[in-house]
Amino acid sequence: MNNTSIYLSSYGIRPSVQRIAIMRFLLDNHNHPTVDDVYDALREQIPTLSKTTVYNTLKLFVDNGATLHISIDEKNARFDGSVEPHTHFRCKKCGCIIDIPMNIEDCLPKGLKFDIEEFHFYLKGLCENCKKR
Amino acid sequence: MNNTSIYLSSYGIRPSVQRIAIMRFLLDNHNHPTVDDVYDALREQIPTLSKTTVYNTLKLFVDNGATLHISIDEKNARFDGSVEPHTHFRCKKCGCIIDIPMNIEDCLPKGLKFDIEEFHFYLKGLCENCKKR
DNA sequence: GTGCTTGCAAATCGTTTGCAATAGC
DNA sequence: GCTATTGCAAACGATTTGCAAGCAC
Repeated sequence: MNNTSIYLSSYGIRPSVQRIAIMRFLLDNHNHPTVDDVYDALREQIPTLSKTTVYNTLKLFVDNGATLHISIDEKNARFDGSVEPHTHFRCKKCGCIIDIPMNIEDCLPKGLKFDIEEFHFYLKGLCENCKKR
Repeated sequence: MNNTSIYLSSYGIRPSVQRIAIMRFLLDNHNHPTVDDVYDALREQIPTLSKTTVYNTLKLFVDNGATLHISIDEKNARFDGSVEPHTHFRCKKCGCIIDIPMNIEDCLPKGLKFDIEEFHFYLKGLCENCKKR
């Protein structure tokens, strides 16, 4: 029983070789990978891995609150192992995605009549490098 | 030259029968329609309308800043004729989408090193009706 | 051996592309 | 007549589904 197994279990997710590898990848790489990014990165380690499993596993993680599904990139779904609410910035030129710490709760209008369960805050523009050019 | 033509022209978009109809539909229906919603609603009015034209036209509107592309619904792209920055709430049960006025500029952390050009703020949870049940 | 998990292949479906027909100045 | 716009049909590509094989307790 390793750390990642315990981590998965704490979200009610049964560990398996594939699930542990995918979660470890998410926790080690905070670069908001796509399904293909995860698949390509783990194929070497787990040659039999199928893309279906990556899809299923990421969906399982999201449904259990262990992973965030990020839709800042209209082309592909992206995933984030940090589940603390934070904001994402995406450069319209180079496509880089940067985390921005932000106290989202403070921003919300008071007295909303809804139960808010998820926040997805996205900013788009030019990153520091791209804006110089 | 009607109002909608003038409105389109103010965004540098040449008016056409299809473009006017689509923009009028967006301005009259603030319910965040999908491509299919727009297509289905206008087919009666313009029987020869093609879905490709709806796609092309909405893309043209978005590229020219006349329409917002909303990605709160991971299944389909949605569009909003109100281009003032505001927040969207989506009910996870009934799927309704509600506009929330919000001063987004005030929320941003100060001293960001990026040029921010777009804001997309999404909230998800249960709407007033659904949370009662 | 029973139920959960995986992975292949095929299907699905939103969206884009190529290109010929059409409309507007 | 020339250029921009439209619309059909086909292509594309991300994601989902069906189902049989594999794995774990």
